[in-house]
Amino acid sequence: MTTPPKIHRPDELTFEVVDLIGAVVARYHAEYEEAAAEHTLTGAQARLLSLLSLEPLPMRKLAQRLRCEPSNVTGIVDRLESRGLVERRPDPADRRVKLAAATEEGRQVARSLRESLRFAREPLAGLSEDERLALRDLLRRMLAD
Amino acid sequence: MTTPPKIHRPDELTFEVVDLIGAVVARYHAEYEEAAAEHTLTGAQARLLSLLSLEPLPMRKLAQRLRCEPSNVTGIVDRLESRGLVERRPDPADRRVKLAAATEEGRQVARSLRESLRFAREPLAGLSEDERLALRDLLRRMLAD
DNA sequence: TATTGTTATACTCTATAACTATA
DNA sequence: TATAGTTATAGAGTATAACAATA
Repeated sequence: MTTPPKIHRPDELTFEVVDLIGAVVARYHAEYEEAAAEHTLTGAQARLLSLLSLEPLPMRKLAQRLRCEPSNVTGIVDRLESRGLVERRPDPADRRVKLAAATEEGRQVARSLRESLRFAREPLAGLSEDERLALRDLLRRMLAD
Repeated sequence: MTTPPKIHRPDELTFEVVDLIGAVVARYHAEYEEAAAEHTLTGAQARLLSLLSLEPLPMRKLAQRLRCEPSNVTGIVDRLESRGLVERRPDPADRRVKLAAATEEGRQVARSLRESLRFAREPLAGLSEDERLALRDLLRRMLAD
């Protein structure tokens, strides 16, 4: 009989946490798409509109934030613009640049979208305030880089 | 001076946690797609293959797990099957049903995919074991329903 | 009749490459 | 020449509706 080799695997606990996060991701994603659909938006449109509800951005910057190619942004902004939720403005400083900006209606939709995200109610409601605080701090540390 | 009104809004802290989870979701999603791409898989293909690496499933059940329409599953399984990662088997108990199952190669790819998910290393590595334990328990409670 | 899986269709998202207008 | 945005193209995911085989 040989003693079992002491393999240093990437950590059982870490894998378990990763799986749990995977489950949270799946649920969040599903509920985000649902909330978007209730506003007749796709997920990508909802994400872009939410970004623009904070501040106008050049098309290029939008692509970076959405982690996609600039050519995609053209179509998504096109669809939102045709619905009057977003508009393109010239950049006075550089005539090559177009600034995408949410319209007043766009900002309203973004606000409504944010509030209709069920995720805030169901899964988080089960936690006490202390637990939510603890969760907040752990998530902050995770994302701190 | 009037005392500040005691408005009971949907909870500032909860919104903050939801935003943090949104950030985690975005990062997890991006890194999952990246890991899938390294194996020449799309995200949807990777998710389906991961499900099948645990157990064979009827097409219908796969659609439910992936939260999409059954008609979509046909195409995703087609593409995985043409690469020899998945196969369709008859269900002895019900001849209408087709069981999708990962091949040996498919299970290997699923294992490699799981291990290549950077997410386990970078963001979680910053947490101590105690913190990972605390995070695990909080996530479990969140998902408990 | 109801259910399983598929096909047909249309739309959106996606990356790549080529184009235009500015810089 | 380099950059910002667009267009063209092709592949993949998605939902809807209609269909064949089986229950």
